[in-house]
Amino acid sequence: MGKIICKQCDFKSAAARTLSEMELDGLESGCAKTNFKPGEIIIKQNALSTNVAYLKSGLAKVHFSDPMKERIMRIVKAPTYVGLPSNFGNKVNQFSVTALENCSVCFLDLAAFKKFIFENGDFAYNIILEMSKNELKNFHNCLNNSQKQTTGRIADAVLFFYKEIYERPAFTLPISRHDLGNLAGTTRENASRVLTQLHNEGIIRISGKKVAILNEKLLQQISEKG
Amino acid sequence: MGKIICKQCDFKSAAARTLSEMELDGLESGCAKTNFKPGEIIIKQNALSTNVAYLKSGLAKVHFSDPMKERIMRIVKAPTYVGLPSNFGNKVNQFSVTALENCSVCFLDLAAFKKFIFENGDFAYNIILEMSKNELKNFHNCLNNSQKQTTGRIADAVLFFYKEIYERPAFTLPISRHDLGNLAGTTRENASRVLTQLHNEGIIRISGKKVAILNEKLLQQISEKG
DNA sequence: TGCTTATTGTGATATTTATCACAGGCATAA
DNA sequence: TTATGCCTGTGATAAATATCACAATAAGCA
Repeated sequence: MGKIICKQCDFKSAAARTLSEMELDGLESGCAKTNFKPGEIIIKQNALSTNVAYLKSGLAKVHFSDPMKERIMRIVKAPTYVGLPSNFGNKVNQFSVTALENCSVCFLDLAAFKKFIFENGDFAYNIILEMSKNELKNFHNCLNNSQKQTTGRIADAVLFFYKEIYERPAFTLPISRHDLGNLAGTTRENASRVLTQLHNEGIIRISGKKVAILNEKLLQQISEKG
Repeated sequence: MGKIICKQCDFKSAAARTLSEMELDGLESGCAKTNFKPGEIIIKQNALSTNVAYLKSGLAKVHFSDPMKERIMRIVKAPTYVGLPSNFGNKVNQFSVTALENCSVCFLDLAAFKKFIFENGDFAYNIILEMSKNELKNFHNCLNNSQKQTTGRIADAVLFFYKEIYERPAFTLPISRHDLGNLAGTTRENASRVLTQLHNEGIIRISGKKVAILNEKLLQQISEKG
């Protein structure tokens, strides 16, 4: 693994782009870059959140992992910070984050990060911006899950992978049926059933984990109506 | 309504307490204090969010108000900011906020608020702290609602009013059965049924909107298990 | 006061969803 | 190869929940 040079990093967050060369040197000294393979745990629930995690590249799932009630909250795609609310709102991580693809993550020193907030208003503002947008996403996500029924939520998830993650109408699901069901708040059986149903209606084409959106408009309608 | 003097305000937020006298003068010049009666709309969904709202006193409900899918997201109690994520993450309010009791709200100039974030790191940090805590609350809230069944969610709501809002075991519900159901993600009928069931089991005492917690431990168990 | 409207409780029924059961597919490792 | 452990699809059934229907009460208001 090569030396980390934050100054020359091409994946800087909006906040980090406001930092001066000197500040970036400071960031670098407390920064550890780590790579993760699919299935590896990036952030472990209930561990002390002493570092800010910045997902530089890759795809990961954010999930609440209690023995009895595992639940995938959302899928996150680089570049993004993960777990900022835990960093600031609590001493321990409120959830786990697990890699779905190869991920490259920078763990930043929390104290240095706080220092930037105190000393660089532009940096602080950009963090507030990112947190605000994330919260609104969660808000709508939560709303959707509580108001739609299973078919609509699975349609939602498929559209999410299409629009937010892969940005093209044909892709390979990065998760199993079990996890897809969990993400949509249902069981693997129902997730599977809904996918075949949408397939049979010609709205999507499913082959294993490969998905192709055939009738986006209709899928959108299903997502919205129920 | 008397003159607003932010400097002498006894209800300052943690963030506002970091401001200097001069800064408080600046806050004051762009501040409008308004009182609301129960049922009055404090923040209107889809309106431009040009002001930061600070709930100085009172109780309010945060709800998504689409014609077809009304949903109460949470109940907020002063003192707290409401709608910060909309202020920063979007130009329009993503939800409505409606007073449940008499509420006193300060509407602050967004530009001045942003200026403090840029110029006063302590202020910015406190805002990040409040946003982080709120997000974690929402996170757990969302998780609960998706994993418990109706009885547990209603028990949850009752405990919420007890612990977070009134802080005593006997209180008067500030909302109708319809709204209680909506808050807990169910119908008014089921909300009503669960309350009578808990009443018959001697766990709570219900009389109209008056609630008394008789067996907190058991209620807690119901909230956790189901 | 009487009228109108909102709120509430409760039973019966329909709908939705989870659970259970089972079989085939597919990968990995002994 | 066989054995093992996931993952998957699908039907049958059970459980949870929403919807509908109706009555009673409470609250607002002219």
